[in-house]
This record gives sequence, C-alpha cells and structure tokens, in this order.
Amino acid sequence: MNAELTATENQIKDYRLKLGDKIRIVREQRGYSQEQLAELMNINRSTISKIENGKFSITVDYLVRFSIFLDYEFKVVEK
Amino acid sequence: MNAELTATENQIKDYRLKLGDKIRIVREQRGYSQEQLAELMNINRSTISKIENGKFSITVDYLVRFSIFLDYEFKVVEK
DNA sequence: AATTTATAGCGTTGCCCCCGCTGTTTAATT
DNA sequence: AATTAAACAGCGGGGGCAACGCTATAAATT
Repeated sequence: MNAELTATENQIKDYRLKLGDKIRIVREQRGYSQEQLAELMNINRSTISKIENGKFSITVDYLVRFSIFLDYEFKVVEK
Repeated sequence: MNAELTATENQIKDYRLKLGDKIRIVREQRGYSQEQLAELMNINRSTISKIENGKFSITVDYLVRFSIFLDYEFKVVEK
C-alpha cells in the first residue's frame, strides 16, 4: 500500500507540511480565522484549510498572496 | 486590450518574473544548461525555459526540487 | 450551542509533459 | 572567410491531471 518515496520526494512532502504549519501559525498570530483570511485574500476557505494541512502543492502565486496578506516574506537564499 | 491589474496582481507578476531570473542566474552559476538541469531534475527542458521566463506559476513542489538540485534554500522569513 | 476547521465530491482552470520548430551563438571544418 | 554543424534557448500547441473553486456536511474546539 505504501509506495516507497525517493529522498527528493520525501523532502518535497516534508516541505509541504512544514509550509502548511507555518501558514497556520502566522495566520493565528495575526488573529485571523480561516474564513476571515479567505475573505481578505479573496480565495476559498476550504482552500486555506487544505493548504494548511498539506493536501496539495500550492503555486508560487498563492505563496506570494499569503506573504502579502500575512505580511510575511518568502525568500530564495543561499544555503 | 490591457487589463488593469490590482496591486496584488502586480506583486504576484513581479515575483514570478524575479523568481525566474533568480533560477536562471543560479543555474548558470552552477554551470548547467537548461537541458542538463532538466535531465538532472528529471523534468522537461521546455518547462525550465518557461519557468525562467515566468510563463506560469510553478508549484512549491517544483520550487523545492529546484532548491535541492541547485543547492539553494527557499525560506519563509519575517519581514 | 456556537464557532471554527476538516473533508468530500464535483467542476473548471491551468500547470506541466511532450514534441517540434525557429533563431541565435559558438565551434569545427574546408 | 565562408559554410556547416552543433549547442542552447524561446515559443507554440495538444493533452493529462492536479490545483483550486464551490457547496455541503461532519468533526472538533471553545
């Protein structure tokens, strides 16, 4: 049942979950419910829920939207 | 013909283009052609070309793949 | 109980694959 | 120098499937 994942696939999965957690944490820090943030961002509430729970991989466009409305910064930096 | 863009849409567009540039620059720093990197990442060369030119918004999964194979880090940081 | 969140199903859109063609640059050969 | 070949990148289009919208309902948290 459980397909083996490559190291790369594991890193991708891990990052997806960590990003969802991060978004949830920041949203709560800002005092928004999912519904409030959804309305503010003009996207669907269920989409926010799915993103926070890592149900799919969001596009960078959405990442930027979160960064705008949560006042966060997403950066590409040297290791 | 030219649709007006909201401030948010402009920021999204700008980020997409900047990200494409960044990927191109790092790829070249690493000494890869688009074809070499595509083979390494096991994705399509035209996809890399389109990403570098901001033709569509990639998913975070792909962003993580780039960060792995170009040895870059993608971070969520405070402003 | 009221509010918030998770999840499921279904429809639409667009990401990404794959192939092919073109234009440009650089290298090799004559 | 001129020609040819090869490497590289941009771009277009058809197709498959996952992202995301929408609605409804269940579950969880307070």
